[in-house]
Amino acid sequence: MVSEAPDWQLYRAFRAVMREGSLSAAARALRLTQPTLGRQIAALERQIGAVLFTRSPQGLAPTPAAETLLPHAEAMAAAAEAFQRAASGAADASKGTVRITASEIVSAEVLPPILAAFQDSHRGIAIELAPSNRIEDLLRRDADIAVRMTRPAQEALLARRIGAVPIGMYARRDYLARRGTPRSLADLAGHAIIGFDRDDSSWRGIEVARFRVSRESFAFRSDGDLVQLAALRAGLGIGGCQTAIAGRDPDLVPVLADEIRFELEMWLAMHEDQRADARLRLAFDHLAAGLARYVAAGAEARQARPARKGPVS
Amino acid sequence: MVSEAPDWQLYRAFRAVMREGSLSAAARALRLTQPTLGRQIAALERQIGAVLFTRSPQGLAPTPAAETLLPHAEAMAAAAEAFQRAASGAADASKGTVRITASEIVSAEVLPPILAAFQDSHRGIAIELAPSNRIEDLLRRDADIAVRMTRPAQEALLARRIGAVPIGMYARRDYLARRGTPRSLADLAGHAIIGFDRDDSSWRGIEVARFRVSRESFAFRSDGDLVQLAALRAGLGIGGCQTAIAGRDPDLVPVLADEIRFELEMWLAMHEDQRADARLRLAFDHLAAGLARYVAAGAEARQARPARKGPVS
DNA sequence: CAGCCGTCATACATATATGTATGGTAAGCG
DNA sequence: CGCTTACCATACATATATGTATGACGGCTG
Repeated sequence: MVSEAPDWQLYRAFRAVMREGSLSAAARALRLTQPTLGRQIAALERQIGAVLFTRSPQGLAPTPAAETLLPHAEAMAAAAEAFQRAASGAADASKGTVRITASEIVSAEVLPPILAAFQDSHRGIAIELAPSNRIEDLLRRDADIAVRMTRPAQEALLARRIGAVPIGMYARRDYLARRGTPRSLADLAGHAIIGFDRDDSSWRGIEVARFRVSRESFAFRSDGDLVQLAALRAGLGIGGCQTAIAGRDPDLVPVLADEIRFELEMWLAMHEDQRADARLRLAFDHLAAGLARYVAAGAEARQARPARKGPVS
Repeated sequence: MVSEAPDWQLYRAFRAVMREGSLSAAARALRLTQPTLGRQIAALERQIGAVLFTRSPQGLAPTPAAETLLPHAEAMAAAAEAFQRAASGAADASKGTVRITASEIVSAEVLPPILAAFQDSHRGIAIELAPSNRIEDLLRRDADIAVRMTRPAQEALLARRIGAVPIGMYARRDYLARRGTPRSLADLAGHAIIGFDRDDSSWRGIEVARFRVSRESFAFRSDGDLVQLAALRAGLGIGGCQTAIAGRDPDLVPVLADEIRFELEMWLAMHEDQRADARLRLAFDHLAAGLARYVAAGAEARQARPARKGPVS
């Protein structure tokens, strides 16, 4: 249990050198000098009894041992940044920074108005929004709060279920005018479908199997969710979209709304051990309320969807 | 992106003071001196612009702000320890330390022989075994490898399914001789059942609802899984047990084996970003093989279970 | 091929952090 | 109530780490 004081400063030096690739660059990044970094790396190598870098005039090349250690240094750095973030408002909950992560779609289409309202009522709190589909960044404390479309299965997380977000297929009005409106699943065969490229993670958890959806069946492929949405809005083809988002655009028309409909659960999560943080709590509750309204709007959009023959507009 | 070098050393000092409760004690723990710790804490307070402790002759009492920051410091410490662990064998994969976490039962009843074999073939590798039912400790890098009885739902983890571990109800032979052998679920009413006290986490994921199992229905209650097992072996009553473990004890007799039977999935998990670590890989594969044999043995024990009227033995 | 730029290593001066010693205060105990 | 003990704060000496300056090596480019 007694840790023999291995100088955390050395870990920071190690990470900087790994990231920057040379002592000099690392020194610049840490606002130190090259000899200092050189000594710190030497000290670390002496302490663990292994060579971490092969020196060269081009910089320091990491050995396999260094590659093994990097993840831990990164984890420390993530925690250190989280510490700073939390400390920024430790004195006063009405000041500081909150870092949020969410999917690209949610980050771009759903959160901005919600965060604007929060910003307005809490001028002192700065907001960072990191669009990402990876879940790990919350666990690694890359973010304080996460909006996710799957249930967080981690017990270390404080998770709140927001609701079910309905998804449907849509197309732009003029696309349907040109190519015709599909009346059945079979009709889709001749249409341009917008889908994923290599990364099907967004489509997991959805029973798309019965629609025999595979990479090859897409006429337009992209792993960028926002790119897919832009393609849909540009009339490039038929694609999936959250009903609440599609409902805002009068030119987007539901396609096969009765045949193809599914939902994604929306969850809000933060670290359990940050429950006591007043600032985070504030942001968490505001997000929960705002997202709940969004989900409710989506359910309405679904309910009040236009007849399949055309939009109400 | 440019972090303005907030001296990781201060975080270590902060954590030590939080844990030890005084500058002096923290100084002892870190092999530093009291004035040094005092200055470091002062520097940290100055940097974040908040008071972290209220000084007193009895020690330092943390303010709410300090409580808020502690989890982050703990996360850093966990990563630092993981760094040390990984570094211990960075030079040579045949040396170093591997830290494993598993449930109490698995730690005490299943792993020892498997780890003994590993120890025998890899003398240089020290093994730490942390019995715990919490899953978070792997995420926080409190351990390198985890054996869990639920599917790890985290994408940041490299998980391998070992197999299904059959569970059944058992009782000691002489208990049944005294109290009679239940022939139906209804018969259980008059029996002494061994179960949990306050923490029902071990029972989650099991459809016990139809057995109307609740805290009050237990005659012997304990949250210690090993205590429950000891009670079962002592003939205190009827309790659940992995078939492979019960099968070793000729005095333990299955109870209502046809009516009550369920399984738990056994999983092995480690961090994805430690995949490259040769030493961990070695331990991981050895554990996977050893546990697979254990699971296979359990399936056999289930299949070759004695008739309900009595044991084969 | 010469000049330029980047890199790391070394030597020396300096600034910084740490350790030692001491004094003051509050709590526990016989 | 006085003794002991543990705690923190301060002043001073020391050790340590850092910065500055310089040299050597290798790649790039005209």
